[in-house]
Amino acid sequence: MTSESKKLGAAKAPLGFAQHDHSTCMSDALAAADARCAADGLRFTPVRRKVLEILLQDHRALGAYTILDKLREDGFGSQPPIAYRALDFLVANGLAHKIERLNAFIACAHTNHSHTPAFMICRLCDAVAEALSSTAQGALCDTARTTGFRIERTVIEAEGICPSCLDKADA
Amino acid sequence: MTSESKKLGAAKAPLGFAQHDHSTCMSDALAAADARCAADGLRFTPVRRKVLEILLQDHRALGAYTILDKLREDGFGSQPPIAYRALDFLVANGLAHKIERLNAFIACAHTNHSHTPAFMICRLCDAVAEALSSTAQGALCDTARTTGFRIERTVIEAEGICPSCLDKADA
DNA sequence: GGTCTCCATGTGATTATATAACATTACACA
DNA sequence: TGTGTAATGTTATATAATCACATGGAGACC
Repeated sequence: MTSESKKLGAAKAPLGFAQHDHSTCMSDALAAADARCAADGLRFTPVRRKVLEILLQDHRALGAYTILDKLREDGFGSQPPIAYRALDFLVANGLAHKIERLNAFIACAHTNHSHTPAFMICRLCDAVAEALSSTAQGALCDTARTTGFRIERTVIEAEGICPSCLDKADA
Repeated sequence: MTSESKKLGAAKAPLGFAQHDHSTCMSDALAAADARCAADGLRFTPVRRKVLEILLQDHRALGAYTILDKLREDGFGSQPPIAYRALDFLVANGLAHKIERLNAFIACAHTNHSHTPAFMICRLCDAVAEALSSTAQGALCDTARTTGFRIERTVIEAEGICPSCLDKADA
């Protein structure tokens, strides 16, 4: 069961690979989401908000079924569509992202900035950092232009070892 | 059932988004794979070869279970591990790639060149083109360097509309 | 030639991820 | 207050991937 290992990390809460003030980061992100939804006429319903909270809590990629477990604990519905629909909403509106490589979801670290997200995934501790990288798609963009392909969405994910796991390995 | 739509495309065989001489492309790729395995002391067994042939036939991303169906037709085992093990081998040795966005697999279009593959996926016709793009990871590389993240593998996939589907849309 | 070992394959079962289909409820707004 | 639309609840099912263990086959070594 992979959800066990993922739950362990909740206490430390690395945002990306750095420690930070978690409570403000969480409330800031929720406030930003509130503002964003209000501005765009989107309905930030209880389930959707709860799912975003869950993602922000952990600051790591969570599988839909892990999220579903937490929803159940909090008295929400416990069938897959509940979680998937909320996740679809969050992803569609840029409040969360899907990490294709992990079949998992993570709260957006840069709400507001419209961006093409890129991720660095640590294969040892499962931490995921989101990079702001509108330029990372540069070369692909060129190929697409010469080919005549119209890009609508990009997935950019790097897998490797994060700084803190590298440190541990050295020690 | 998505496998139906995928099977339809076999006759036209677009490599990337362009038509081409399919029989030579296929035999060339198999020869390259033979050479590659011989050189590296890898065992290019019948199932592995068959799976590569299946992928080359279609020139599009195929799900593991679609591949499994074709293996069954050709008298190979029909349990999931058969397909997954062969696919693992091909992917591990650069003879095929996994398209994370589609949970599907495709034959490598550039065997020999060691490369960081990048893909363009048409969401209308499911065609997939592989771009040679060692540079596409440039910006991410920079972020990784300053962060101290060691990249081991990257996933770069663009989803959109291919040239020929764009043409159809115009007409 | 034996036989040991490693790697590959066969097989059944299970786990993990995601969606279909349809009923019901809540909300926005005329 | 009715009415249309979006969101949620619920059951069932589709799709993707892995586990665990048995079997077979090719090469290394004696």
